[in-house]
Amino acid sequence: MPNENKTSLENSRAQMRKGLLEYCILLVISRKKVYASDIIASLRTADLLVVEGTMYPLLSRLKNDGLLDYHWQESKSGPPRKYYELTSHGKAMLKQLDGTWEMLQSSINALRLARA
Amino acid sequence: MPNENKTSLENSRAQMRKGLLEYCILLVISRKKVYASDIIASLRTADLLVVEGTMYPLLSRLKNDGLLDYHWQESKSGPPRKYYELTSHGKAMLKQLDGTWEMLQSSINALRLARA
DNA sequence: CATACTACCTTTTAATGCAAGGTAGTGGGG
DNA sequence: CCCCACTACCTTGCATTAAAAGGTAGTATG
Repeated sequence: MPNENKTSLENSRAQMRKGLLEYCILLVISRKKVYASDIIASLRTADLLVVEGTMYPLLSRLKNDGLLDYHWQESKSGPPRKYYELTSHGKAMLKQLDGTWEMLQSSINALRLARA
Repeated sequence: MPNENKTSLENSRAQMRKGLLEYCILLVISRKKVYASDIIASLRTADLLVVEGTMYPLLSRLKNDGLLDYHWQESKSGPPRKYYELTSHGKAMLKQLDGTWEMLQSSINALRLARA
């Protein structure tokens, strides 16, 4: 008796996205200064769903790890925003993760090719 | 004051691997009938570290979700083994995840190219 | 001045990877 | 015949963390 297969699929998909989230956020921030909603919008464009409740704690964590820094900037319409950018540690980390991503890609694509 | 940067990197790497674990396990099983230690060995070869305490519960979950099935088979040296194979649901799921993986790859590689 | 909107943040819950520890079948050496 | 090593299975407890839901506050608009 299969246990809700659709859920299982969505679950797996979510997991795949989750694992890559941190890397993607660093990628987005590396392009230009952005604030939380910018990041969410960019990732949504790339089919990577994220919600606020995920983004804010994650940004805080990355900040505490010394990978990000931010400064307040007023908005023409609404409350002020926190604009994030990479620190030098963040840039170094991103470079490392680029390597990890490339390895992962080739490992998995090798597994895929090895199929009957 | 950066908060242990090396840990942060290892953490991110682990997360990336974790998210793709389920997909990789299905890939390995799709090639031929295997038992837990086979899977761990295959993934290790592909630089994807997994340990027993992760593998067994995960296999049980996939079984309960109706994606896998197994049968016992005696070994020439040691206790009997559980050989796993994909059910038809599992095969369908794997096909879906292939699509997800391809989309993820192109999304992320697009983000990477868009860098300054 | 009240409502809508944007942006930030926190609390709580559930999932899950992993370390560590536990059970049991098999076979070889003493 | 017994003990020890090896292999394979599984479970318990912990720490991390994504996400849902709810909360605060500044700004603009009718």
